[in-house]
Order: sequence, then C-alpha cells, then structure tokens
Amino acid sequence: MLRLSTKGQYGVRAMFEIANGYPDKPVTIKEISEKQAVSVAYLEQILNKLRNGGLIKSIKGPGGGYLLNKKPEKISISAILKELEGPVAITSCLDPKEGCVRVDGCVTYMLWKSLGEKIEGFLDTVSLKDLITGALLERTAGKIKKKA
Amino acid sequence: MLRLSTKGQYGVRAMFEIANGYPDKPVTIKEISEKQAVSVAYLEQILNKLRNGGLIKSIKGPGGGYLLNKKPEKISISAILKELEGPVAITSCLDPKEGCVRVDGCVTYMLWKSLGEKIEGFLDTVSLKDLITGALLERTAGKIKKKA
DNA sequence: CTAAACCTGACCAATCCACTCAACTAAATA
DNA sequence: TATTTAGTTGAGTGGATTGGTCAGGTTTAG
Repeated sequence: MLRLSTKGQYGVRAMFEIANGYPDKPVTIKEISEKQAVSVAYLEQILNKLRNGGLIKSIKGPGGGYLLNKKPEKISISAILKELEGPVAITSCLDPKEGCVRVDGCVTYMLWKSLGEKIEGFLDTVSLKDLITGALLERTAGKIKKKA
Repeated sequence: MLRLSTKGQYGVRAMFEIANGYPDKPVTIKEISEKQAVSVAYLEQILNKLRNGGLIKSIKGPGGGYLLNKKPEKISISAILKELEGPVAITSCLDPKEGCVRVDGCVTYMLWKSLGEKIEGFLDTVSLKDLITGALLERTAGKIKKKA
C-alpha cells in the first residue's frame, strides 16, 4: 500500500544526479539516463516539471544541461515530490482539489490527516544534501530504532 | 501522492461500525453499507479479506452478522490495512514480493525505507479503540503540533 | 550552419481500481 | 423440513491511471 509512482522515484534520483554537478557543472539528460537507467524521453517529462517548479534550471546548446536552482540543503524531498505528484493526499477528502462529502466520517478524517502530516513532516526534513552525504542513515538510526 | 485505495479506507470505516457492536452484537453488511455509504457487494469483498485475516468473524443466518475477533484496542489500523492492501511498500524495491535491482540506488533506498517505517510505526500505534474514543485528536495535538 | 541539447504534445499498451453480478452455502426458526 | 436470512465465492467490466514512447519542434554554442 501507499506506493509512490515512478515519476516521483525517478525525479528524486534525477535530482540527486543534478546535485552532483552543483554549483556549476551542467548535467545532461543523457548522463542522468545512463546513470539512473531511465529513458531520456521519460526524464524529459520529469525534468520539465521540476524546471517549471523552479527547482532546477537548464542551459541549452553544447556543454549545456541541468543545474540546481538552489543549494542542495535548501531542496527538500517533499518539494521534489510535490512538484511531480502534487501534495500528500492519503484520501480524496484531503485532496485540496476535491473535498470531504461525508461529515460523520470525521473520525477517520483525523486519522488520514494525521498520517499525511506525519509523512509530509518527515519529507520536509530530508534534503538533497542529506541524500548526498548519507545523513539519513544517522538520522533514522536515532529516530526509528526502538532498542537502544 | 501516496493515495490509499478505497478498499483500505472503506475497510477501516467498516471495522469501525463492527466495533460498535463489540463484544456481542453482530453487525450486518447491510447496516455497514447504509451507515458508511458503500455497496453491499463491495463490502463483501472487503469483509471477506478481513475475516480470512482473522480480524473479524461472521455468524450466518437470521440475527447474524460480523463481530470483532479481538478487543478494539488490540486491532491496529496497520493490521486492517495490511490485510486489505499488503504491507507498506513505497517503492517496488521495498515490496517483499519484488526486490531491489539496482544496488547503487541505496541512498534513495534508505529514504523510502525510513519513510515506510515511519508510516508503519504510526499506524501501529493507532487502534480501533482510539478511533472510537477520539483519542487521535489528543495524540496528534501532542505529537504533530510544532508550536507549544 | 549545424550539431548538441532541450521542449512540446500526441499517443499508446498495460495495469489497476472500484465496483457489479450471479450463483452458492450455511444456519435459524417456524 | 421448508423458508428465509445472511454470509461466501469467483468471474467480469468500464474507466482511469501509470508508465512510458515517438515525432517533430526550438534554441544556442561553436
């Protein structure tokens, strides 16, 4: 359950590759495609969205490619996923584009809302830099492990 | 992103209705259907899975219906959702039925793994009883709110 | 001016979702 | 034991979404 689509997954991996060129070495689609094993055509779709969202910028012509638009530590996983897949919305009631029809379902409403907030809270705290430096390993070790 | 299917959503709502009959008043599919606005035929599928999973039991014939198999506080939302939709698996690499093909993708692997654990951890701590008593409201107030 | 590189939109196969339908079996009660 | 209530099972289906591809642009450096 709660599977993330490939767009989101590939998007994060692509951002990771682009981050490796930070701050001034443009990374081409072809490079990303080869390193992450995703087709160029599909990557174009994904990178286009990320560019429109202001997370990356592109340089055309020979020697061109993609660059981060902000520092890696300023780009959260949450921001990447939101650009590609919209906000976290466990249920349709919680999707800003839809809404809650049944009012007496409020007990479960709070449940899904809480879960969504928890997920978003977590993704907000992880940045591209954390991905690069492997900071996630330490963090999760401290936060998730139950046994000291 | 990360939408839960209706099976999971309806399943939790159905369990909530059945919990209202705990410990000995069987709740019929029809009642659940009416109160939760879900078709009888679809509920049959859902309740069947939950019964096979040992979360509820059924009594046939007149006066029959569905009953919880355990105390409401012993049934977690996590257990309900797992029965209906399988384990949390943000990516296919984390699905026990599939697996990780690319090894160098381990940075994102940890990311999705951590997220999955966080989600599961949360769903484990919420029980049907919490849903009934509204305990979720207090809990989330304490856990999620950042500002004291 | 041409090749490298990005941009755009149409298109498509396959899968999954959210159900419905039809027919069956088991239990209770009259 | 006949009837009725109620759960059981499996197949089927229309529509939406996913996960891409393809063809043909346009822009820019050299």
